[in-house]
Amino acid sequence: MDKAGFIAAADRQCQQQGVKLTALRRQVLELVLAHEGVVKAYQVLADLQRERGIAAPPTVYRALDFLVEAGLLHKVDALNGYIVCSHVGCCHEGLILVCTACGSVNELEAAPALDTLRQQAAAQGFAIAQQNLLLTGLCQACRV
Amino acid sequence: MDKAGFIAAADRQCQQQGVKLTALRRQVLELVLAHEGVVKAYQVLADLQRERGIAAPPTVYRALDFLVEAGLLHKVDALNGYIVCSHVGCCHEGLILVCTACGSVNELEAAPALDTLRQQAAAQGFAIAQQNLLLTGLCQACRV
DNA sequence: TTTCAAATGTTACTATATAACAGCACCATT
DNA sequence: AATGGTGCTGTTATATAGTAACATTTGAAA
Ligand SMILES: [Zn+2]
Ligand SMILES: [Zn+2]
Ligand SMILES: [Zn+2]
Ligand SMILES: [Zn+2]
Repeated sequence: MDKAGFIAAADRQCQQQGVKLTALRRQVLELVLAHEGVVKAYQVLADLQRERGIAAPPTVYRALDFLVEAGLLHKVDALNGYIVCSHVGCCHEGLILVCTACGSVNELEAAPALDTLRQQAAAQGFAIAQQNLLLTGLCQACRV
Repeated sequence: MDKAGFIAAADRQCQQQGVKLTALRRQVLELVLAHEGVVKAYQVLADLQRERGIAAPPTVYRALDFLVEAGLLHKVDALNGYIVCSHVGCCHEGLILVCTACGSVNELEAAPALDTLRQQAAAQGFAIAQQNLLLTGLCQACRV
């Protein structure tokens, strides 16, 4: 999906959810979209400062939190970063594959695998929360 | 396994790997063992300072990195913390369940689930590396 | 228009992690 | 014993990540 298409889809999704994709939040989303792969909060902050002159960390973190909550971005804990969700519109849990060689990101549907894991964990009385699975490895281009 | 037993097993494992469990590294390991569940680097640092008078972050981070590398601890990215491996000695891929309420940790065997995930990723040309699977949720005691 | 809640601005701070270099302990070779 | 290398630890400084708390603005409902 191209950037404009993603923004449009984001608008629809926020409207559906009854939350507001404000100008600031949209600007942050656009800044994230402008990068390939994983983006860091302070990178977005720097970009935002370039566009608006001044901005503080909470401004960016609030917007990023909102976008994650709205299902438009995913947080990648292992890398302290964020990625654009490649399945906007479908309620899902992602299987996020990060190539350790080139940094590229690939997001698949993780629901089936997580169902299995939930069963296994439930047998121990543990309730797995809604979340993404982050795994590292080598993408096709880097396997050689 | 009790603490003394774990230290003994750690000694054996390091010897097998040809790496040295020095006094400092052992002390850090003992400090981690002294806690239940997830332990944070700066908590270990504070403990270490109480025992030795002075210590700086790199001292702790180096020891923790070593212990992770040696397979004695696992890093829990989502919580910026570390846990003791409950399968020392067996080469494994763990399914690590962390309770977000109480911090307790439960480590299961993840091989079956990871096999499924590997197949799914391989269909996209992605080769998932050897690793642990970290998931958060609520333990039996905290579900209520 | 008033009023309230949500969003944003602002300041200050806490928490997490690493770079870079200095000193030391140990072992192997000479 | 002296030499020199390697790996471990100490030390200082800094980089990076994230949040608390309160002030101000804004926009829609009453
Ligand atoms: Zn997604
Ligand atoms: Zn790659
Ligand atoms: Zn383990
Ligand atoms: Zn719990």
